[in-house]
Amino acid sequence: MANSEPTPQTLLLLDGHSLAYRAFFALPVENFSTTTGQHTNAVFGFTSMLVNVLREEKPTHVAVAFDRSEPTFRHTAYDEYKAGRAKTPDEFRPQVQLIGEMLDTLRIQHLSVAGFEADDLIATLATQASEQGMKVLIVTGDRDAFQLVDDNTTVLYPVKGVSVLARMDPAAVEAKYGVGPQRYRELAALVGESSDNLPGVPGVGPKTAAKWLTAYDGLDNLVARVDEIKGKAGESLREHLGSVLRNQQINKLDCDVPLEASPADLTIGDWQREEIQALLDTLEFRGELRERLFTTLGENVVEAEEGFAVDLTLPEPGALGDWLAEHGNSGRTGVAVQGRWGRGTGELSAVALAAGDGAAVHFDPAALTPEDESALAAWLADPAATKILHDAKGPLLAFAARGLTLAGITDTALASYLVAPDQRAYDLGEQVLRYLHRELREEAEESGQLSLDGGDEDSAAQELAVRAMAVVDLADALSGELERRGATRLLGEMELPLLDILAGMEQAGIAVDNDRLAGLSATLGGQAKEVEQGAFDAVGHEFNLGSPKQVQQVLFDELNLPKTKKTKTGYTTDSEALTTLLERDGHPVLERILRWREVAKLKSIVDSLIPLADDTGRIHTTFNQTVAATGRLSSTDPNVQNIPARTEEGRQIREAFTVGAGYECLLTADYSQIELRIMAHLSGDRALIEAFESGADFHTITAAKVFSVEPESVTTELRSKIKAMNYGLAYGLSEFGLAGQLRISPGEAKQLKEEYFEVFGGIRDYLASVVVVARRDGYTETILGRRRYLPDLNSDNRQRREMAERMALNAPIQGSAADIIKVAMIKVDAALRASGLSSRMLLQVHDELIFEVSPGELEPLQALVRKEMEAAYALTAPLEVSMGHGRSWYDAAH
DNA sequence: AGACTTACGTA
DNA sequence: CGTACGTAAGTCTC
Repeated sequence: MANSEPTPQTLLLLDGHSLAYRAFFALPVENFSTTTGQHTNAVFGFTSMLVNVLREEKPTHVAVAFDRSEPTFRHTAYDEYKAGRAKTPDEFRPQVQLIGEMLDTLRIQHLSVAGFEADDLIATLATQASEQGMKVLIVTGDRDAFQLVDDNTTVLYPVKGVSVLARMDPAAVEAKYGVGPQRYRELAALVGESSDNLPGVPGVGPKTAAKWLTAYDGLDNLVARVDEIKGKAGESLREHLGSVLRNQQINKLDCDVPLEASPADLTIGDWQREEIQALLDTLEFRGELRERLFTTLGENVVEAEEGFAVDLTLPEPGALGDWLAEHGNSGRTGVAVQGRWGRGTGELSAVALAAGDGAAVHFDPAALTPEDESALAAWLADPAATKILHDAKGPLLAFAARGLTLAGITDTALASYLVAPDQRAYDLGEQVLRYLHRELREEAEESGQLSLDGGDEDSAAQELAVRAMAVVDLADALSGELERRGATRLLGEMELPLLDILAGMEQAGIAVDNDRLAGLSATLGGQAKEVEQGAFDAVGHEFNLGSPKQVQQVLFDELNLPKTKKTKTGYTTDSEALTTLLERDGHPVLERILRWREVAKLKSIVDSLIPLADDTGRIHTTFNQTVAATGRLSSTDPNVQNIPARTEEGRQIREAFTVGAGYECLLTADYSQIELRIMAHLSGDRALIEAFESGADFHTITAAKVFSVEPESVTTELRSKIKAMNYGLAYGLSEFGLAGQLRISPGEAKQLKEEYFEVFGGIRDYLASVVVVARRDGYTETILGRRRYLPDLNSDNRQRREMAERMALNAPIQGSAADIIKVAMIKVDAALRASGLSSRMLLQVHDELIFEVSPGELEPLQALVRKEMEAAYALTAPLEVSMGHGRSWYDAAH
C-alpha cells in the first residue's frame, strides 16, 4: 500500500466576478432559466468550474474573492480606469448574489474589501500562503494574475468557455509571452489592456514587447535607454512612455490588503446535504451537476480514507462447513475470488467470503475436504443465501468449471454500470472510493495475529478478504443510488437474470468448421497476394498496402492525386474517399488498394477465428454487460457481433459457423426494424405507426407517404432516400450529413427533411423534446427507465454539445432496443426451461438471437421464440420477428 | 511493451 | 457535420 507522504496543503483562490462573467457568456442564457424566470447560466457555469477544479486539484483550503462596487486606488490614480466598459447585462448581476448563496451553502468562504479588486485579495492571500509553505492555485479570467505565478503558484486560466483551463506555471507564461511571470507586468504595461481601458504603445504587441524586455533586461533599463530604440516602434514608445509607466503602476496587484482571514482559516466547513439540495432545487439544477457536486464534496471532506478491518479465518480442514453454518446465512455475504476466466470457462485459485457480521474466511477450493466441498456447494446453490460479487460472470464460469452453481447473486459492477453507464470500466477499488470514500486496503489496527508473520500468502488472503468485505458495503451504497435513479428493478429483473444466461451462452459457444476457415484463409491469402502485385505494378514499386502513411505517400506525393479530407496526420485514404477518387481519376492503383483492404480484412477475421476453437471445435465469446453506454451488450475474443454480413464474399465466413454435434440446425431470429418501431412508439406519430400497421415494405410505404404517391410508384431511388432518412433520424443526422450520404445538395437535403416532417410531424416534435428534456434532467431514459447521463448537453463547447445532442437522440432508441432484447432473452430462457426443450441460445447480435436446435425441436422452438420475442414489450408499432434456419449461420439467414 | 491513429467489420 | 461497439495493423514513444 502507498506510504502516505504528508501532502503539501493547497490553497485554491478563485476570482468570483471574472469567472462568473466568463460563464455568463460561455453558456446560452436561454437554456438556463428557472420556471420563475431567474437566469442561472453564470451560476451553473461558475459552480461547474468550481466543482471540476475541486475534483481535479483536491485543495485543502478554498476562497473566492469578489470585486466591490466602490472605486479603488486605481480609479484614483487614473480617471479613465475601466471606462468605456459595456454595461453589465441585467441578466448577470443578480446571479452574483446567487453565487454568494451557493458558496455559503457549500461552506466555502468568499470575501471582498472596499477599495480593492478581487485580484488584490488573491494576490495578498497567495503571497501569505506561499510564505507559509502552501501551494497556491488561482483560477481567474484576468491575465494580471500571471504576475503572481512562481514555482509555488499556478494560475488556471479559462481559455475556452468554462470547461478548459490552461495551467499557467512559470514555463507556460514564458512559452506564451516570451517573458517569465516576473516580467509579465512590464509586458502588459507596454502592450496595454483594453478591458481596463489601459492603452499601451500603439504598434507594439506582445512579440515586440518581449523582445525589448529581454534585450534590455527589464522595463526600467528599457526606459532609461529609450532613446536607443530605433524605428517606428521606438518612436511610438517614446511618445507613449507616460501611458506605459502609468499602466505599470496600475496593473501591479496589491499584496497587502488588510484581511481578517488568513490562508489557514480558509478550510471548507461542514456543509449540509439537505441545505445544498434545497438550493439546487430552487435553482432547478438537476441531473449530472448535482451528482458531481456531492461526489466531489464527499471526496474532499473525507480526511484520510479508511480501509477495512478484517477478521479473517483460515479454516482448518473440515471447518468451512461450520463457518458457513455460523456466518453464511446472516444476511448477505461478500464473495471475492482469485483465478482466471474467459472463453466460457475458468479456474479458481482462492475464494474469500465476508459475512455481514464482519467475519471473513479464505480458502483454496481445490484443497477442501469432501464435507467442506458439499457444504460449500449447498451454500452456493442456495438462493436464500445472498452472495455479492463484483463482476460475477467470470467467477461464475470458474465455479461452474468445478461443478459448482451459484444462486442468489447480486453484482456490484452491474449496479455501478446502471448508476453510471458511461464509465466503460468498473474497477472495484475505484467504486469503493467513489461510493464509500474508503480505500481497498486492510486497516492496520485490527489485523491481529495474521499480520505478525506477514507472509505473502497471508497478505494475498487479506487482500482478497478486503475485497469480499468491500462488496458488501458497496452493495448497500449502490442500492441507495439505484433507488434514487429508479434502477433497482433494472438490476434485479434484467441485468442479474441476464448474467446467468450470458454465462450459459458463453459456456455453450458455437461450433465452427475450422477446415472451411482454413480454406477461406488460403483463398483470401492468394487473392491478397495477386491484388497486391497488381498495386505494385500500377505504381512501379512495392509498398505496404496496410500502411496508411505509405498509401498516402503513393497517392498524394507520387501520383499527385487530389487531396482528400484531412486527418490528424495527413489525408484520409478511407474507402469512401478512395472510391470518390477512383470515380474521378480512375487510377488503377485505387481499385487495387480498395480490393486489397477488403480481402485483407476478411482474411484477418478468418485467421483470428481459427485458433479460438476449443478441442470440441467450438468458440466461446465473452459478452460484456457493462461496456456500452446505451445498454447494449458487447462481445469480445472473438467479437461475434461484427462477423461480415454485408457482402456475399464476407457472408462466406458465416458458412463456417455451424450446428454442433447432437443438434439438428441453427435458428436465427431477429427483430424487424426494431429501432424504427421504437421511434414510432416513443413519438406516438400516427403516420409512422400506420406505416407499420399496413404491413407493407416499411421504407416504401413511408416514401409513398412523404411524396404523396402510390406505394407501387415508389422508385428504388426514392425508397433509398427515405431509408437513409428513416435510419439517420435515430442517429441525430444533420442536413449536412444527409446531403453527404445521399450525394445531394444541402438545400435538397433540407427540402427532403421538411417534406418528411410534413408527414411525420410527431417525429420532429419527439426528437426536439428528447433534447430539451435531457438538457433539463441531465439524462435520457429508455422505455424501461435505463438512464444515460449527458452532462455535455450544457457544454459551452459547441462540438461537445452537439455530440451530446446526437447521443441524446440515439440513446433512448438504441437503449430501448437493448432493453427489449434483454427482456426477450430472459423470457425465452425461462420458456425454454419450462418447456423442457433441450435447444439452447448461443449468441446475441443486438437485434438477433441465434439458437442451436435439438433434433425434432425446430417447430416448437420457432413458436416459442417468436412468441416470447414478440411479447417482450408491447410497442404501439408491435414487435415483429423474422426467422431462418439451416446447418450454418449462413444458411440460417432469411 | 504500450499508446495512439487509421481503417473497417457489425447493428 | 450519423449512434453504439471491437480488432488489426502501422507507427510513434518509452
